[in-house]
Amino acid sequence: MIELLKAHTVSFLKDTYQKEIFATTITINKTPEDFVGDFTIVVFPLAKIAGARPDTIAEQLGNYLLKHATGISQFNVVKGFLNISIHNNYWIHFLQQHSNNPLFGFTASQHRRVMIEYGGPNTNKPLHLGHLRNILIGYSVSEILKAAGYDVIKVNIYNDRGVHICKSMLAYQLFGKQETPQSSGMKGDHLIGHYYVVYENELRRQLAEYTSQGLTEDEAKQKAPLALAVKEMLLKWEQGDEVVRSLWRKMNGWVYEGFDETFARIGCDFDKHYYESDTYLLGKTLVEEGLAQGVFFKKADGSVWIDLTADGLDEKLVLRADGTSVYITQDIGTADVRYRDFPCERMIYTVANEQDYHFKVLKLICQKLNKPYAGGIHHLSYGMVDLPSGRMKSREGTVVDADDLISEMEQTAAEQSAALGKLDQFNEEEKKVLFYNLGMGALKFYILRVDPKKRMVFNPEESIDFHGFTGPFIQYTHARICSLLRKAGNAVEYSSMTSDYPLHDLEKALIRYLHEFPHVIHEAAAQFSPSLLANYLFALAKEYNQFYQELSVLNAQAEEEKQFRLQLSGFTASVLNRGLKLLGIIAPDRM
RNA sequence: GGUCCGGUAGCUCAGUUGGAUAGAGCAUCAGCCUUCUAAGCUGAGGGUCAUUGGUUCGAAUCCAAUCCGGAUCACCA
Repeated sequence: MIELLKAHTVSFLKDTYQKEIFATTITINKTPEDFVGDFTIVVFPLAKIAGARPDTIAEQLGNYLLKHATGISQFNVVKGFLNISIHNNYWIHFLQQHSNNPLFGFTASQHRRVMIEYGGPNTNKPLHLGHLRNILIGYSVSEILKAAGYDVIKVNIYNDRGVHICKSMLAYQLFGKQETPQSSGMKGDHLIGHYYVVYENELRRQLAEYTSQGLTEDEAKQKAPLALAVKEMLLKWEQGDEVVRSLWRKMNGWVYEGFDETFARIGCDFDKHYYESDTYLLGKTLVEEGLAQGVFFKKADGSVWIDLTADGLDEKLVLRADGTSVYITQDIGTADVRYRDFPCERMIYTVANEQDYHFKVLKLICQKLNKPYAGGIHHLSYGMVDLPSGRMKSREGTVVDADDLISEMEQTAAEQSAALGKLDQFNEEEKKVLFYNLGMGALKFYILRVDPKKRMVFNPEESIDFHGFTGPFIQYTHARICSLLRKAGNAVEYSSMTSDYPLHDLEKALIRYLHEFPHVIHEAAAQFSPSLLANYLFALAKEYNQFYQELSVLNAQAEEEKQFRLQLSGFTASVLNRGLKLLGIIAPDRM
């Protein structure tokens, strides 16, 4: 409809003023509540181009549209704004045309492949709130992109090697006493996380001992037995020492089991997992190529660098003097392997914004190496999650564990539901499923409703709220509609609909919201922003609840009215249900 | 110090390429369940859009400066 109005506006300017403009320069908004109309054309820019007074040209354009564009019932001009009213027919037809389409708003595959990386945990501790935001954003953006017609490959990268991994290995070796997830009753990732903490504590104790003897912090780090032992272990790992490697395999195996369990609970999935231990040596050959091409240069000590000062950045090391690779080198190599595995037009990295600089460098280097995928590299940069008390600090034990958090959400859902006492018809298994869906609905929505780019505050008390701007509010609206449809049975007869149905304001307002759904999905995909969708779904649910409150569906005056409202309700439920699905949230039929 | 990101109601957040009187939720206060699920609906109060200047018909939005907060600038990952 908006496209139609734009097209007519373009031809109006051509016919009346002999001016050629692009449709994109025309601004058309939804008409605000306080004015009469459905869409509003902002005519100031047009007046400037045409060299006429805004109200004059608005009047002219209004008449022109009335004459040439179908579906317009009337218009009015307020200052430089042309408010256009659309015939009720248009909305009614729209509803009839799309309400039974289970794919309304979704675009069929355009055979354009994009890859998206998310997750990216280290294998030395369990997942926490920060990972959760990463995973929820990555998963949701993937689903939104699919809905917008892309073929999406979801990949995960395990940072499974390096000093940090050796730390928990060493602590386990020294203090572990052959403990296993089975013997300790701990999830694998939590068990390994425990030994990571043991290492940190023990190291701090040793450092304190040395500094109390008068050594500086740095000197103490040079001497502390634990720090030395870790370095030695890392060296052995790199040399392929079988004892170290088998310990590493065993412990990482436990971690993966733990992660798999958590991923399943979160409800995310991956098409492929990459392991840093497989890829950390890659990139070296690319550096060799780059050296030959003159993209990189070698310093006197043999280290290899790239000069990015012309691009406003610094000189960046890509290979150490001893020939070993650094983080950025691995990433170059990994990108190359991924592109070979899955040729795609975009590679999206869901990584926190503390690595903005790193990804600028990565993209620049790939561009300078003339890699075909370089232009498609996109850093989906999201903000940190803070607590009301400030930043999460592992040292102060304020890190919110993902598994604990999910359990607490389920628990809260159970309590809230029990307080309302609506679950008489549920058996135990059904209750369990419901509490899970509601708890996760609350948690996921709470995190996804915020623009990914922005830093956010996670307030535990607020996150378990089930009222207002929350997941359960939308789930509730959906369940309400399902209840209506159940009671109506199969009596829904859409065919009886006539186009002169007297559309109520609340019905029209609701249809207008539904009308926006495809646009919202495209916008959310274009901006990689689930929050746009989350905000939309909330507004839609709110609008429905208003409608539901004011107008009776099952007890409507006329049969036609009842059928119409059932159809409208069913359509709303479908959009809510599928919209939530894109956020990774399941909408129960009853609650 | 250089670079990047942010500052909107008491709190958490929207505000779609610059558009009409800046919006939600929570919290506070006042109403609505003998009729479709009250996890709901209606209403009230609450704002110097960090500050100052600029651009123009029009600025929370764009530009500049300043203040405040955060990130980053590792031969860590």
